[in-house]
Amino acid sequence: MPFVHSPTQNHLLAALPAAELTALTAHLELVPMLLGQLLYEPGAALQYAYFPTTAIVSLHYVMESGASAETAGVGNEGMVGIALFMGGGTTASSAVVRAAGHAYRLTSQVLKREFDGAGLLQYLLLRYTDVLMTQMSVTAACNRHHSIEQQLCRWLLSTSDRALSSELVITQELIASMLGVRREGITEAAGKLQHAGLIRYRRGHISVLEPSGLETHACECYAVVKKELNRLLSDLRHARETYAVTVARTGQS
Amino acid sequence: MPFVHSPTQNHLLAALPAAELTALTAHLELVPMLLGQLLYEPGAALQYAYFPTTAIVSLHYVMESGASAETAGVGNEGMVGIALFMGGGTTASSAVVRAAGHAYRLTSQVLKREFDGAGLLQYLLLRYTDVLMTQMSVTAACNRHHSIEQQLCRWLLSTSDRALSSELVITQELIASMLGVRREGITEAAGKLQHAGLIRYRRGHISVLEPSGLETHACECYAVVKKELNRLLSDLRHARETYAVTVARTGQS
DNA sequence: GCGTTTATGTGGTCTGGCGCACAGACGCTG
DNA sequence: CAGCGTCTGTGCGCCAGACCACATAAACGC
Repeated sequence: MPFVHSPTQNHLLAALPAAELTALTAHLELVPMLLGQLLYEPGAALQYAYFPTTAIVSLHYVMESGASAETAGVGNEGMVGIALFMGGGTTASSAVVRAAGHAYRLTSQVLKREFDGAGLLQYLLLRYTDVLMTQMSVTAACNRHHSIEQQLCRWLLSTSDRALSSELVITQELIASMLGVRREGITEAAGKLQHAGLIRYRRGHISVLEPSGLETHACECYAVVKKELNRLLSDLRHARETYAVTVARTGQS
Repeated sequence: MPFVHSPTQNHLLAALPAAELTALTAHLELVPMLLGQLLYEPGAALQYAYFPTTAIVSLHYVMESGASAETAGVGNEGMVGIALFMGGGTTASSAVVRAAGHAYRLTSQVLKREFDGAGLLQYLLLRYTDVLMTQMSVTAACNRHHSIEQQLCRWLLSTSDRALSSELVITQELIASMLGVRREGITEAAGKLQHAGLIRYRRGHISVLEPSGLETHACECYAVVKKELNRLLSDLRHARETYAVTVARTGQS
């Protein structure tokens, strides 16, 4: 089916007033995002900020040994490249495409300028960064305490939520590298879930059959993050009013 | 020995121009921080932002089961209460005092107002938040991949760095709860380290004897975070110039 | 100094997840 | 449709760290 791309498919961009978004449109460049693609590496200066529409990106920390772990996921609710406006210039994490799709990107200069304009976009990005930090905290604790099966459930749910589809294109190998566990661990956990009728999979494809069932197998972390994401989306929908109130309350001119 | 408290003992505050700091001083309140004290709980609205001088604070994520894990530490290089200016209003984490000492605090209203003033303080706080996110990412991966002994070394080093002292007042029980592991695990790891002559401890006190030895036993995570912290401190020292350059480059008036 | 509280030592058992080493099996490409 | 590369299934042995149940011992209050 023919599909029309629009910046408003990204919730952050969609929250901007029409005028601001129009002004930005000239700078927004639609780019395809391929599965497994590396958007940036730790230490390197970021060139672009990405606003995913249909793609999903994974923020990843890779250790010297090569072992790694996902610290947060980014879908059409957010942006990849936070460090651009946080002042450090580089990131400790790398960003990898977890599900193919598209994103709009902005050069670092433009993003920085818009952010420093201190308007609504600044508020939106900070609000989003807050949610990102929540994800990271939760992930840190989850990595310590929950089983592979629980984490797989969490990951599948959060991915299919963002993909707006129950059919995911991904290998067990890749999932394992995201979660920072052995591939065999994923095979085993996925086998159990398939046996329980919650998912079905074949070589590189996973279908979520019963989200509610997965949710009972998942750890609380899924629900916690989802709740925060929903709160964010709600805030984004009312961003202009919320922002006006905030500004008024804190006495900014 | 008599000890004079000053806001400039906190690096963020010290980076402010004299005039700005003087203006803020009227609002800064010196408070003692007791070991184990809870500064804020998840979900609750934050009342204050804390700028530690001699105290060290631990950001902690607690799960429904009661299990928990530290996600980052805050010493005199930073501030506790990031969420205040990030827009969300609440935090998923709780903040616990990891080493007794003092901090200056600011009411949420004052902090928010100063932050929205979009001056140097805003830059400083964002720059610091960036470092905080790095800590969280590293912690997430560290929790997945490194042994208790490695993590204990990392924790002891980072704590004694911030405490500016090799003598820490803390129980194994508390360390265990910080790292999200069993107390027995800490007893065992600490026993090994003491045997190796790297530390000495007695009921509630731990002395770091050989930092360099601990560093070889620690995982890379210690060095990674320390490097980022040093980069931050260096940036803070040159904050005014850096900020001027940033503003000039991005064309802000 | 004495008892209570709180910290630490120790030992035994159990299991999740790792590392390794293959065997099968799907699917793309030529 | 044959062949090869990439995924996936399975079966070991192994060990860090969890859970449980006490034994000891240091500090503190009275």
